[in-house]
Amino acid sequence: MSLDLSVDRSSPVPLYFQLAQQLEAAIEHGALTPGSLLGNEIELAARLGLSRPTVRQAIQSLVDKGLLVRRRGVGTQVVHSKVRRPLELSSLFDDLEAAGQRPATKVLVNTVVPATAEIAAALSVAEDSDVHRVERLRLTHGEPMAYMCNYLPPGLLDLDTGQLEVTGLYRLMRAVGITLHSARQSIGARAATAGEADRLGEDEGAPLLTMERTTFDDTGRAVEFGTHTYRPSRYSFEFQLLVRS
Amino acid sequence: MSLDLSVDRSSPVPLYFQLAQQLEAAIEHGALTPGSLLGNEIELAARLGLSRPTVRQAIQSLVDKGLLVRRRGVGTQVVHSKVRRPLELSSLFDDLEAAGQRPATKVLVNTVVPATAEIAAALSVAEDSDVHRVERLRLTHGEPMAYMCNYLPPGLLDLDTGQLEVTGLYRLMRAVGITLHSARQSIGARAATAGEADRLGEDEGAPLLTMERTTFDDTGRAVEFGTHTYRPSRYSFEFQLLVRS
DNA sequence: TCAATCCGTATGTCCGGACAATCGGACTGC
DNA sequence: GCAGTCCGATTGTCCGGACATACGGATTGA
Repeated sequence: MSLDLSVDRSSPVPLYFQLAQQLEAAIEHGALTPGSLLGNEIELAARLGLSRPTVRQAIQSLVDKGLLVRRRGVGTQVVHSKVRRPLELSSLFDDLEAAGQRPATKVLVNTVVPATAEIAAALSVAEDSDVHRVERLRLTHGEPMAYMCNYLPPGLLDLDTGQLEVTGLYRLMRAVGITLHSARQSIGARAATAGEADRLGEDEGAPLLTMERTTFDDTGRAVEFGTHTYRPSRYSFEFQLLVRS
Repeated sequence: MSLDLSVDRSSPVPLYFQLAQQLEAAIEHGALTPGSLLGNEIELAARLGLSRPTVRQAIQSLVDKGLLVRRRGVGTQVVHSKVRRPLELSSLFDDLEAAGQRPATKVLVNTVVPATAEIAAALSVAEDSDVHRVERLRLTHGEPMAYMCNYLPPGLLDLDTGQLEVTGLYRLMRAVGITLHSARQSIGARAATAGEADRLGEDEGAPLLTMERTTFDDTGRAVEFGTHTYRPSRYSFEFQLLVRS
């Protein structure tokens, strides 16, 4: 059994991170079965030639991911359930691509407009000041799945329509050095208006899933505000929550 | 400015936790303004008579909460935005109570039924084996807001109808020593059926917000499976996401 | 037979120190 | 004026050790 764990001290990758990756791989791969004990930290550290704090840091990162559970006086064991997909701030595009859906994007509008009161408040800019407005339609298998309207403060990045059609908004932001930090999100439902129904290929009054989101970078600056509508027959929000303890 | 931080070494509360609480309070209270530097760890440790690892542990916990951002070579600063409510696994009851809504609960059904295939799969029990079934209506201001149908494996806890009407399901679980760990969740929308419309006081075909959830304890055992429907005019899911980096 | 106590074990907390990596500004050279 | 370089500041990583705390089983006692 006892897994061939090893670390490469000449690597620039932190030792605790190397260990964490190997443990995670072992769990994923099934070498560490759910419910099994991990063996005590002291001995594990000795076996790897690491100090206990380093081993603890590796284990802690997996505990934070929900893969392991520690019990004082007992040990550390692999969580039994199939925890896999923690909720993260990812773009719809990345989500779909990861699911192998090969999403297509159609940019309907890519322009600059004066900010309404709502948008100005969300982005912390002056009312009527210029903001980017991007309207996109996301399709899977040739069928519309979501209508997305996003606003961005000016000067943040130049939105190239061509790029927006082949990748996601978040990826473009990261590419220009914006460090995403957090997002405030609201998920609801409502009946489709005539315009929405038309865009998404639904009937007027049909139920739609809605999402509103404001995203902040690590300086606290709002970098994006968006209102999205989804066809509930083709999309739902799936995620896993961890209890913060 | 320089905040009167102090720790009580005779307290059973861990030192890093005391410090984290004080820092969080200072941020909340405004004593530490957004964007301001926190001062280097070494000096902070010296000032408090703590070691640097302890100070780092305190700071790290706030970084994990999204309140602080560290930058190598620069320092640690307070996040600018109003991060407040990270997404956590809380019950609807607790959410509403925290919002001062004084929720009321009406237990419609509290019985034991044989598990259907779907429920058996979610709870990892044998098909047709006995499971608890609880149907509840959640009301705010005398108006129905959500219809909740939950299933629990047998022998976990005895569901008292009276208790279910004055507190939430999760609180009852915690009270009997169940450590909630994670939940798999799915949020969608659909048109109300005649029965749903009737229960919630909506019209048939009206859009409803739906949520399905399976909750696991820290041994990986499924402890609850529920399907909920919400009136979108009275409820939406609001939360804050952090980028895991 | 059952309950209370003891004890080994493993994690939780904390210390003090060392060196590396990175950021940003100051300085220098072209 | 501008680009490249140097350097101080600060966090990131890692070590080895110490004691506290809690869990669970074994032992002990009623």
